[in-house]
Amino acid sequence: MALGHAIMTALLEDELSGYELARDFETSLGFFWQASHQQIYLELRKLSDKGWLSKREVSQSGKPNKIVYGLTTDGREALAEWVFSTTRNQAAKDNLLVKLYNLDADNVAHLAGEITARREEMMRRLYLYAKIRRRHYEQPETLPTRRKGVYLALALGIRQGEQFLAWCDEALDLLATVET
Amino acid sequence: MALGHAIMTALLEDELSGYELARDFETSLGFFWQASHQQIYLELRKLSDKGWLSKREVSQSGKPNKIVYGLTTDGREALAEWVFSTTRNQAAKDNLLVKLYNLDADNVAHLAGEITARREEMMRRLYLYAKIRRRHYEQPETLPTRRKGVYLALALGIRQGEQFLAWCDEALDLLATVET
DNA sequence: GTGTATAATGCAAATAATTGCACAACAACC
DNA sequence: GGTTGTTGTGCAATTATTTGCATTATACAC
Repeated sequence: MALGHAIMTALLEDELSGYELARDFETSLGFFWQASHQQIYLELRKLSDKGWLSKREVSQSGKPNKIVYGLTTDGREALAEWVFSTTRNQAAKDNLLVKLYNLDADNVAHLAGEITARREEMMRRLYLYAKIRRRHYEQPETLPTRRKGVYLALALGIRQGEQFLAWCDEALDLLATVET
Repeated sequence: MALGHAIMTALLEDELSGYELARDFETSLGFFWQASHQQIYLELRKLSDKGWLSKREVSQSGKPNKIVYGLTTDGREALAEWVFSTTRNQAAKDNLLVKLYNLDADNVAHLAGEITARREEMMRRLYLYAKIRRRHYEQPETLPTRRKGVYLALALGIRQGEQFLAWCDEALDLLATVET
């Protein structure tokens, strides 16, 4: 029930609707936990059924009304408990690396293309990360406790991202040595 | 059908049994794609049904007999095709980072413990990576084509791993500033 | 008033992955 | 002879995730 906990985490400080959660999951928390809107709506219902979330309809003008969810006391407790659970970590699954095991003269150009695309995507993401850090996390030691944790997640994203860029360059160089 | 392709990739050069695949998936390819033995046996049956794998019983002495699987011509073709498919990327789902968003005075000690454990695990893994690189991938430019791809996967693992260690240190330092 | 875009919520079916169990061959130790 | 450990294969049930629809409200441009 990991997605449930990610959603509850997103609701720690704000009430959010399913639509907003789905949108936010493409940034912020979503950098290391993605979910489609279908999955989010389903999970919201499950969490509500368990009594961990409360729902409330909000009238809007200029847009359809929305249903916002907030953590209940039970939800807050369950989340706090979950943090103490020992979760086995799931190492990343990446198709690109599996594909690289199949490298040959025929597909080298295609794989170089995929790497280039991923590199560009990562550049954009890093740009965003850098902006967020500059704006909100300039001096991590002075942040309130919870924000320190958020900063650390961001910091890992930045480190891994930068390393990924360097790897892309190395990979493209090596792929260039493959004779076609 | 990503697991299927990972299995087929593992069978590119060798015939392997389900048990051997499950074991190998804990190293090598398994560094970025893990699967339980149940999943592997199920997938092997599916791939056989499709005609992408052939099976063959092998008598053994001192151990129970095993059933080894090998790529058929159809399987080889399907795999080669898959490499050209555009696969939307990755999972990168990590409970630890979600947990960090919940950082507070109560759980800081626990989270520091989790990070320490992950750090140690990564140290062991990096040690293994380093050994593999030293033994088999000393001069990447001189490798045969397919091995260049395998090397690149390893190289990414090493880069990301080293960065992760550095992050663990940063994280532990910052967590030490949290007042309990 | 018709098409297009965005905001908003959801169901159903299929596929993927995990968890829990079961069983059998063989070795080696006590 | 019994227990424990490794090798080996598998099913069933559950949970998680993806894919493919489906629908409603509102704004805006043509």
